[in-house]
Amino acid sequence: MSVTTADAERLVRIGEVARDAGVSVRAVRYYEQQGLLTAERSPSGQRLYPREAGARVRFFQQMYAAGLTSRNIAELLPCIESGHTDAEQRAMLHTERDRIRAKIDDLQAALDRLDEVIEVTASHP
Amino acid sequence: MSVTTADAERLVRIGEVARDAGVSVRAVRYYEQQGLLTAERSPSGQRLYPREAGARVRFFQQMYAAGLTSRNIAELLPCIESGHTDAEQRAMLHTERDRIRAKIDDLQAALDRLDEVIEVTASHP
DNA sequence: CTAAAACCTGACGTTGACGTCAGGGTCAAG
DNA sequence: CTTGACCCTGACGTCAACGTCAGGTTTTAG
Repeated sequence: MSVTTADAERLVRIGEVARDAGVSVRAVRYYEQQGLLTAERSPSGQRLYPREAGARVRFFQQMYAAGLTSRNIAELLPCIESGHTDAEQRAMLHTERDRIRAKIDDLQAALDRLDEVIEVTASHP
Repeated sequence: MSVTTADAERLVRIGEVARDAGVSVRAVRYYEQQGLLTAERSPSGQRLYPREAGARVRFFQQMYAAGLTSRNIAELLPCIESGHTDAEQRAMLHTERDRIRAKIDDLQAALDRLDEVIEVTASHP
């Protein structure tokens, strides 16, 4: 059993990646289009991904949920993969971090407002 | 100085409401279209709002920021104004509350992920 | 009185992350 | 061998909260 054969056996098709990450097949293709994901191709043209692709896609979802755009994530990836950043990238990271922090505070405030409403209407049924 | 005159003097036009709330005039018209806001009309057809309209719009913004839709907010308003809720409304309130809580947790997780990246890339410049 | 600022009603345009449909290959199972 | 699950590439559709433009009336400042 050669190494290359073992490697090939670890490749999965797009459907499995999607199921693994809990997103649609269309979404995975979209991520590729946005430059977030690359895939080998089988002789017949089918996309082949390493197993980690699922986790990678879940990471995308996490960033999307935090309000990052595909472009933001694309800029973020080189930082993660190289473990190295230039000034511009560091600025971007801090900008996004601060944006998320602000958003958390906004959400917390909204939550408090809603809890107020819930409390008031609970005592006045 | 009659009461009605004094009331009339407290009415403001759409531009002031917008500035007060930090949104566009277009947005305020949109909120009316969504049934979130009603306005009297001057003889010439211009919208006239009570002063509290600004605060009301800021409340909308806060809810929008929390991910509520116009429809959600519209359902929410009667609860606030009447201080009374039926079962369906209470369910809605709790659903939205839980959604926001979950979103805060998601954001916190994303923030931690980003801080990881920032820390790693800071020590590997 | 006049010009600028503010307002009005449509109605089409924008953005992002996909959904969905059309039309057609591919591949293990029976 | 054919059926059904899965895959491919376009390319148009969606949804929400507005932006923006057109074409016209009203209000306000000087």
